[in-house]
Amino acid sequence: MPQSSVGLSQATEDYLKAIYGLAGDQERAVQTTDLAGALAISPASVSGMLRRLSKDGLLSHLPYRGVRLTATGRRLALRVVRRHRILECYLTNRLGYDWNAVHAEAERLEHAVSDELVERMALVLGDPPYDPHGAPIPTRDGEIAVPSLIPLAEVPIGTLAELRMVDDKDAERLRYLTSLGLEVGTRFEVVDRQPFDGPVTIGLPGRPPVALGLALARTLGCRIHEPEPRSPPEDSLPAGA
Amino acid sequence: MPQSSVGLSQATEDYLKAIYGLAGDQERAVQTTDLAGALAISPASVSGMLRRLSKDGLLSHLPYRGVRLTATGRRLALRVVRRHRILECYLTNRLGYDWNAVHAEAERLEHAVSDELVERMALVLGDPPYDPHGAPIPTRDGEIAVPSLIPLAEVPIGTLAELRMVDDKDAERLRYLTSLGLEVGTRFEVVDRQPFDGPVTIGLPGRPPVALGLALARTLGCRIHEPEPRSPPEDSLPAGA
DNA sequence: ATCATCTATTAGGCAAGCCTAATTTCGTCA
DNA sequence: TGACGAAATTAGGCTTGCCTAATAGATGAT
Repeated sequence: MPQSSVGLSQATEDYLKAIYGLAGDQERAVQTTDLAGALAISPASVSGMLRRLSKDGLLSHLPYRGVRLTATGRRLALRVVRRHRILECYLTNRLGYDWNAVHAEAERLEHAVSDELVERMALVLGDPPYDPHGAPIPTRDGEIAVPSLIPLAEVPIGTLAELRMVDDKDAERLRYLTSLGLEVGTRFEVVDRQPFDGPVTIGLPGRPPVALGLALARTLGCRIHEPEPRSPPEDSLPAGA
Repeated sequence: MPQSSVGLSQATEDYLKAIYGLAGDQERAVQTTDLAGALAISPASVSGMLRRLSKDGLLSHLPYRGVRLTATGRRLALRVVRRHRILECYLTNRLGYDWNAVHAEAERLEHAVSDELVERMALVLGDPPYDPHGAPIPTRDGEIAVPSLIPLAEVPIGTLAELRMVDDKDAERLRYLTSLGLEVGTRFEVVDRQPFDGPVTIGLPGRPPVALGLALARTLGCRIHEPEPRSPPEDSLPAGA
C-alpha cells in the first residue's frame, strides 16, 4: 500500500489533497459528488474509498452527510500541498518551466519526492512563501497563511488592484492570462463592469482595456491597492474606532 | 495501467530495467529466479508478469528458458535508465546529495518525471556522459556507450589504476568507499593480492594501504593507467597483428 | 404528508500485481 | 535410461482501486 516517502498510496494522497482543496482551510464538510468530480472518479468509488480512509483515521465520514478531515488527515494533506507547491516553485525558478506547465509535472512528482528532497529544494529557493500562482506554501510543520484576497469579480469599478493568486489547474487559462500581460504581481485598474453577470473590463498600463468573463474574474484573487477615488465613503479623515 | 510520462506502469518499468541490468548490453537471456531476486519478488509472481509483458511485445519469453527484451523493450528500458542516471546527476550536482543517497531518491522519481523534465535537467547539467557512480548515461535516442573497464579484482599487482565505476545500489558500500577516500576518478596502486580469493590491497597517495574484500573488489570498475612495470609480457616493442 | 428527485451507498465485478502451495519441466548424474 | 533436485509454471487467493447497476436516504415542492 505505501509508495511515497511517508507511506500513503498515491490515491490516498490525492483524496486528502482534493478534500482539503474543496473544504477550504476552515474545513467545511465535503460532498461525495463534489469529491468525485474533483478526482474524475465515480461517486460509488469515492464512497468505497471514503470508508477506508475513515477506518484509517484520516477523515470522519457521516454517511449521507459528507466528510471532514481529521487532524491527521489535514496534516498529511498539507504535506502533499507543500510538496506540490515547492515543486512548482522549483520547476519555474530552476528549470525554466512556464507557470502553465508546472502543475501537471508537480502533480506526478508530489507522490514521489521525499521530504528530504522537498526541503533541499525549499532551501535552495530560500523558503518561498508563495508558489508561482500565488498560492501560499504550508510550512514544514503544517501551518498555512491563508491570504485574504478579493475575487476580481468583486473589485469595485475604479479601483487599482494587483493580481495575487490564480488557480493553477487550467493551463489554457494561464496561457490566456499570459497573453493579456497578466501575471502574479501585475497591477491594473478595474475600468468597467457590465450589469447582470457581464464581463469585467480592466486596464493595464500601456495596453488597451480587456474584458474578462465573469467566470474567469471570479477565480482571480486580487489585492486592493487604492480604494475608489470617487465618492470617499465615510472614514476619509477621521480615524474611526 | 499507465502512470508515467509514457504510459507504462511502475512495475513494468521496474521489470524492464531489471532485465536490462541483468542481461548486460549484449542482451543475454535472463532467468526467472534471477529477476525475482533483483526485484525482491517471488518467482511465481515474476512468471505471471512475464507472460503479460511478453503479450505486450516488450520481451520474448521462451518458457523455462528465460527472457530477452525485444527492441521495444530495450528502448523503454534504456529510457528508464537514462531518467535514473540523469536524476542521480542532478541530485548530486544541484541539490547537494551524496552519491550514496541518490539511488533511493532516483528510484522513486524515475517513474514520475516526464521526458520534458529529464531533458531540462540534462540541459542544465550540460549532458553529462556518466552518472555519479561512473555508469554511462544512455542518450535521448537510446544509444549507450558501454565502458570497457576491469574489475579491481583482476587488476594485476603493481598496476596504477583509476576507479571509474561503482554499483550504485548499496549505500552502505558507497559510504565505506568514501571513508577510504575512494571515489570515481581516484587513482591508486594495486599493492598486493592474497592468493585463494583473498583481499586486494591498494595504496592511495598519502594514506596507509587498505585491504578490500574480493567480493567488493569484483564490483569496482577500473581503468588501467600504467601496465605492470615488472615482467613486460610479449608485446612490448613489436606491434603484433 | 407524500412524491419526485437528487445524492449516497451497497452489491457485484474487473484488472493489476503480489503471495503460497502444488505441479511440471529441465538437466544432470549415476 | 531413469531418477532426483533445481527452476519454472500453474492454481488459487488476496488487496487496492476502479466501474456499473441497483437500492436507500434526504429534500424540496405540492
